[in-house]
Amino acid sequence: MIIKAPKGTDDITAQNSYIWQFMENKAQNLFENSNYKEIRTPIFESTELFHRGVGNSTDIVNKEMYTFIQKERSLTLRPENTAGVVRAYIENGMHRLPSPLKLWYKGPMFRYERPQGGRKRQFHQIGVELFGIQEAIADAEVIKLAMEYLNELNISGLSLEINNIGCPECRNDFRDKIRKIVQPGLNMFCTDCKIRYTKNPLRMLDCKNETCKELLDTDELKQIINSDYICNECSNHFDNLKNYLNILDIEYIINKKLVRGLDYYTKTVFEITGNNLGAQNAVCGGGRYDGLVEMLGGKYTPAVGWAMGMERLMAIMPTPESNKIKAFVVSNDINKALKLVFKLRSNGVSTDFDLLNKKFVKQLDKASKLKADYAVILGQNEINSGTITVKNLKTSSQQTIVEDKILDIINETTT
RNA sequence: GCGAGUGUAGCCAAGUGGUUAAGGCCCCGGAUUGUGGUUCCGGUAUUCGUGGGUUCGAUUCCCAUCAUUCGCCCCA
Repeated sequence: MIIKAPKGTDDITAQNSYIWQFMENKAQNLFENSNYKEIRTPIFESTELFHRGVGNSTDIVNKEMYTFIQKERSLTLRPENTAGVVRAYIENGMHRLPSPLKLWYKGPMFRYERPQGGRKRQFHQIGVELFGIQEAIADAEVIKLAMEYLNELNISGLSLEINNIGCPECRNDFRDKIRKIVQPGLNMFCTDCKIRYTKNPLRMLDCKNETCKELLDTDELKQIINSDYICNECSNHFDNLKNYLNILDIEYIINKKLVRGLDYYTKTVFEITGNNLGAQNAVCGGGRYDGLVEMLGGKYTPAVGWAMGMERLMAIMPTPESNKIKAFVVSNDINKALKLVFKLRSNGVSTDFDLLNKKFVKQLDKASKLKADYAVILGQNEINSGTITVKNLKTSSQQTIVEDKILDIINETTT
């Protein structure tokens, strides 16, 4: 019986690893260039971290976590990374680092869900977190960074939706108002919405059930939603954000019903969605989580961040050009070939050769199948005369030169 | 967790209740012992996801199971 990869997991193979590397390299270059530093936290954490951090009312915590007990300690494979980063922030005393602190991460996340398009049990996220800035300028920076990254990946046709769900104070008022309006007809809502009614009535607003949608389609409710129920501070924050987005020429849609599913969000929430992604169309989600550091035992620190799903990005990203080898050494003198190969490699020229010492024609064939830029021919003729032939496999032109000049040829003509 | 579709080689895929299961790509070998990417020839499935049932006989029909895809839900 052949052992297969667990349901909802995928191998990243030699055929597609270059796509991952492409995305990761772009992320690293862009984020480091913006003074974000990479952070790597454990793949598993104490289960309690997610209960307290992500929230008990969320599906993620309630039914999607991979939890196991090891020596009476309950551990969980991380379903998302903000909680872990915040934990590390507190534990390592990062509040003493120069503020604001800007972090980015990449890596696998785990959620026990039914796999479908754009949804795996092990999936990968790239994300950023910015600590220490209260003002909306931080939200704007982080959103702009997301747009820049998507742009780097040549992804277009996306739309950005933003909302402000208020701070704990004004949100409570809002919740109460919604409850009051909805309460009389509560029986007619779907079972999920009945649960949401007690746990988090905001989530009722983006229910996709048609009946619920109709029930919520009342003038009274619209008025509440569209009125700026949020307090002055939150409202100003939202105005400032919109202002910055305008300055940055970022198009956005205000979606008053946008509610992120995780409990830690405050004020700004946003989502970037793509077409052609089926039901799982969110490629980026994030927002502000001013209360989380304190909630996890640190001192109050405002923060904002986002995460992107790499598999989803990949689904809408134009496939980048694969990595190719620059030189392929063709020779039937294996000793000399070896030396030449490693000389080229140590000079930064990606090089390969035929380990089986096959016929000349086969080696050349291999070179062209690997789509090498050059065949570096070191045959009997060359050895006799102390030269090397460099053949450009695209143009089919070749020249025979002394060995010392080989790097000149290869480096000069490729640029 | 619920509903629906699919499952033939590494990949794409035709096919039928009955002796040897088309074809294409990739890969390998040869034509071609120093000039490739074109062409030509040849090779690669004791077997049709797995287990069971119906049948004289199943890859084909039935059941189960697993995997996968799509939708619900949720999220990135």
